Amino acid sequence: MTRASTETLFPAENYDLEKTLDCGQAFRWLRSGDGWRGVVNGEWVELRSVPGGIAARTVLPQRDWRWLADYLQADANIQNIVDSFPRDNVMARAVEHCRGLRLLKQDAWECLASFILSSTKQIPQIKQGIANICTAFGAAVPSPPGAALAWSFPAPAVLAASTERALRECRIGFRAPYLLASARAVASGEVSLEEVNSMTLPEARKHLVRLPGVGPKIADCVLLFAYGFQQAFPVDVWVLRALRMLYFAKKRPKPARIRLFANTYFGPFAGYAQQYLFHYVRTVKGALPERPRK
DNA sequence: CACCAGGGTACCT
DNA sequence: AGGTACCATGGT
Repeated sequence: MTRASTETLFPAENYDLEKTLDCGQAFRWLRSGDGWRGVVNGEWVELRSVPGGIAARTVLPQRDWRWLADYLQADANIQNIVDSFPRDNVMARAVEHCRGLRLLKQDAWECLASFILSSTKQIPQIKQGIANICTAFGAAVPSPPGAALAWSFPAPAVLAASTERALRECRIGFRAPYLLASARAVASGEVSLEEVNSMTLPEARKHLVRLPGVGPKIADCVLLFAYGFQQAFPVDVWVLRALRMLYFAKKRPKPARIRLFANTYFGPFAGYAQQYLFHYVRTVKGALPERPRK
C-alpha cells in the first residue's frame, strides 16, 4: 500500500513529452521552464521528462495515479505501433521526425468541445478560444503558490446553462451555437458520451455525428484522441493535402476513397499514422513538394 | 485587401 | 450524391 504523494514517475521509453503535448491533439498545456503545466481530471498537473520516464507533480496528494497514467499512455508499446506502419519513404520520414510522439487518452467532453472549436482555425487560435472558455466558465483549480491560476474545463451542464452571447464573448465566432447545442444534447442525455465506450467504430461515428457542429472529421478526432479507436482517421486540410500530394499524385480522390485508402493502407494503427503524418507535414518545411491551391 | 486556418451546414443541381 | 457559399476571428 503506497502512501499518498504529490509526485510520481511514470516509467517510459521513447516518450517525447513536447511532441506529445504540443502536436495538436491537446490544447491546454503550457510550457513552464523545462516542464509542462496543465489541468487533467480537474487537477493541476506538472509534467517533466526525466531519464527513464515522465515525472509528474500535482497539488493534491494522490493515492492512485491511474487517471494520469491512462491519460499519458506511457505503457503504449510505441515500437509495435511504429512497426505496423506501411514502409514507404514518406512514413519513414514522418516516423523519424515524430520519434516518441504518443497519442494521449483525453477526457471525451473536453476533447469533443475543443474540436468543435477547431474548425477553420489555426492551432494557436484554438488554444486561445479554449482558454477563454475555461477562464469564463471553468472552476478554479488549486495550483501551487506562485503558479498561475488554473481552471477546469467546464462540464456540459455548465455550458448548457450559458447563452450563445456569453459564448461568443470568448471569441469563438460561429462555433458558439454549435458548442451550446452540443453541450445541451450531452447534458440532457440526448447524446450519451458514455455509451460510445461500448460501440463499434462505425456505430460511434454515427452516434457523435448527431451532435451539431460535429461532422466526420471532428468525430474521428474525438474517437482517436479520447476513446482510443486506433483506426479512426481524421482527415483535415493538412492530411488531405499530404495524402493527395504524396499518395495520389495530385489527383482529387473523393472522401470515401480517402477513407478506404487510409484504413487499408495504414493498417491497425491508422490513426497513429495519421497523427505522425499530420505533425510531420505541418512542422517540417519542404515535407510537401509544393503549396497547392485548394 | 485577399487569402487562409485540424469543418460543418444549408442549399443548390 | 456531389459541389459551393457562408459562417467569426485573427494572422499574414
